[in-house]
Amino acid sequence: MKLSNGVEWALHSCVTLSQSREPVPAARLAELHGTPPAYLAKQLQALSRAGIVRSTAGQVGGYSLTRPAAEISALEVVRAIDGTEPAYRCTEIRQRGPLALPAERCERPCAIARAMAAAEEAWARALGEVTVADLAERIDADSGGTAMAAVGRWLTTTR
Amino acid sequence: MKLSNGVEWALHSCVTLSQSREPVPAARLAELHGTPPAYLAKQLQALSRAGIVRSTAGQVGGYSLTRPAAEISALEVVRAIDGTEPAYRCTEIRQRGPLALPAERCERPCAIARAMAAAEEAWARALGEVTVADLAERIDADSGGTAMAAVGRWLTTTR
DNA sequence: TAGAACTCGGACAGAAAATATCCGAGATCA
DNA sequence: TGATCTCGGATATTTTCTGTCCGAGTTCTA
Ligand code: SF4
Ligand code: SF4
Repeated sequence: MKLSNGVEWALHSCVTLSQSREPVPAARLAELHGTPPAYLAKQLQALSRAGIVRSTAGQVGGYSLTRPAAEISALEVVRAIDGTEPAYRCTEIRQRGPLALPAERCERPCAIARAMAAAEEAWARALGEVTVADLAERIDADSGGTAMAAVGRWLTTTR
Repeated sequence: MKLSNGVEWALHSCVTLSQSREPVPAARLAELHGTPPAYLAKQLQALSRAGIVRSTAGQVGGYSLTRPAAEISALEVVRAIDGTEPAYRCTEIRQRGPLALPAERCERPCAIARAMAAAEEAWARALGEVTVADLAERIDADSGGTAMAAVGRWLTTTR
């Protein structure tokens, strides 16, 4: 089980965007995070498709959040980058081999698939209860209340 | 986030092995599940390395569980196949870029990594509470109490 | 006791996915 | 009107996963 690496950058980008009301270009976010600029742009495009960020073209364009950070859950961001399909995909191997069950008795997923789905649901629930605003607040608290202000300052000053 | 496909085969194999006290060769399990024999063998080797199954060489050899099925959790099987490293791996990008934090302030993982770890812990807990014996019992109940007996019969008769 | 047959085990290619990158379409401002 | 800056999807490269193969070791048989 491996989670795409771009998820981390997307979460950081959302936290950063919550500190600026004006659009921020992808290149600026890449410089701040020290990531490949073109690849980060790809992740932001995925966020745009999911309706989490809005893109503005032109000279003063860039990306900005479409909703208040308190209304964006971490689960939404992860799903936007990594996809919505579940990690455990049933191949229905119980319908193959010498003891294959008839398709009529395979209407509901079997016990193994149910247990896996329940575990993923617990994971999704834990992630859905955390918002981007929560993350920004906690990161700020960890740094003694200076980190988020510094980010906002850097975004506006270094044009 | 994608879970290795062999996890499904490994879980099925463990459930099947719980129905037979004598060792079962990998080729037999592959025939029963309709999977590539050589690749299933690879997964069983991983289970062997993790101490979940024991391998017996020779003419009547094969794989058998090392413990009662009630003492093997689904989490152990998943970890044996998919690895133990967490799905979300922190790259510590807060230590890069123009606003890099000094390493001394990065002793504990940041809020984003903590939230991700908590979600994965919820997933692991849900999976750790299910044993292979539970899975076998539920599959048997779904089929009206005939499936596990049929598997045990097939394993012994078709030699 | 020697032989044969069957088993597992790790080393070897092929395919799929993720990573990283590029240049064109479109919009904004001077 | 023109130039400049932005996003967007189409394009290579690398890594991971999937699938396969043959040799080492063990057990049973004659
Ligand atoms: S539904 Fe259950 S029995 Fe069927 S393939 Fe999936 S895990 Fe196996
Ligand atoms: S998620 Fe947190 S710990 Fe990981 S790189 Fe970002 S700031 Fe650092």
